[in-house]
Amino acid sequence: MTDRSYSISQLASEFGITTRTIRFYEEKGLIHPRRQGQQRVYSAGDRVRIKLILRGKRIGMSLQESVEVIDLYDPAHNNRSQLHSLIHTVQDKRERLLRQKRDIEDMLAGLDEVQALCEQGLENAD
Amino acid sequence: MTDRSYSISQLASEFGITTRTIRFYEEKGLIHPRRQGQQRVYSAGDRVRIKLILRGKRIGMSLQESVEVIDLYDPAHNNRSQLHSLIHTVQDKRERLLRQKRDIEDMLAGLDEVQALCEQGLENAD
DNA sequence: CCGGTAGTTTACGTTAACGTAAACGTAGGC
DNA sequence: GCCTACGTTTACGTTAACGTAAACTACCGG
Repeated sequence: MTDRSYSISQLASEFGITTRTIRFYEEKGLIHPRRQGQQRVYSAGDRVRIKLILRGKRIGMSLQESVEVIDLYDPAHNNRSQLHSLIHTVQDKRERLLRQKRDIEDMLAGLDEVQALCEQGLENAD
Repeated sequence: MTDRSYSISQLASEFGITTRTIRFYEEKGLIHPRRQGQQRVYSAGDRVRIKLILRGKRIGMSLQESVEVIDLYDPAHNNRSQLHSLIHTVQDKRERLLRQKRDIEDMLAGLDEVQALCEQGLENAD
């Protein structure tokens, strides 16, 4: 189904990043595209990984952190001994995210105030 | 009222950062503590600025971005000609924040799934 | 007087996340 | 056959946000 493949520049332009960035992610072991000759060929899975990495970046995560989160989905960690520590990791991530969410909501509330002051300022200046 | 003052190490330990970091913020023009002799003395206002800078950092803003947001509250920008562009800036920040919020909520939903899988995995392993 | 604690300045070092340039291969179009 | 577009590797450069070390000042208790 989702067995489409992409070139490096397709993905770059889709996500608004450079090819250098994509190669850099590979260099750091974040993605592993296959090759046709010497050219990189990206799968739908590769594409999603990049998308998730960029989502992580938007909320201030480092590349490593993003990958850490992405790899939580990876069923490789599903050996019994690690399940508890995985749950702990998830809980930790969740708490950080919840604080971030509060921080954002606080900041949004602040912006509301600023905007109200602005509009008020524009009004009594007729 | 809130005319308390703080030493650099007080603030550092309160916020869990180093004195170097606080001096660095000053070096970058983010805060302007007054001096008693050669020692820095921080006001309640200085303290709040640092707090807000750190909030910005938590949600992935650069120091400059944080200060930009903080300075929106500064009534210095309240000259008529700038009010419209200020509203535009606020709107832009708001949109970014809302997307970040969605990103976070998506990621939280992902964590929920992972956790469910974990607990399920622990169950049928009795 | 001496040691310890907190503060200061100056300056070089470090890490992450790419940017940028050089130098080259390859396939398609005219 | 040559240009152009797209791809490749290698390597040095850059910016942000501090860390770290050196070398110094000021005060306080014993």
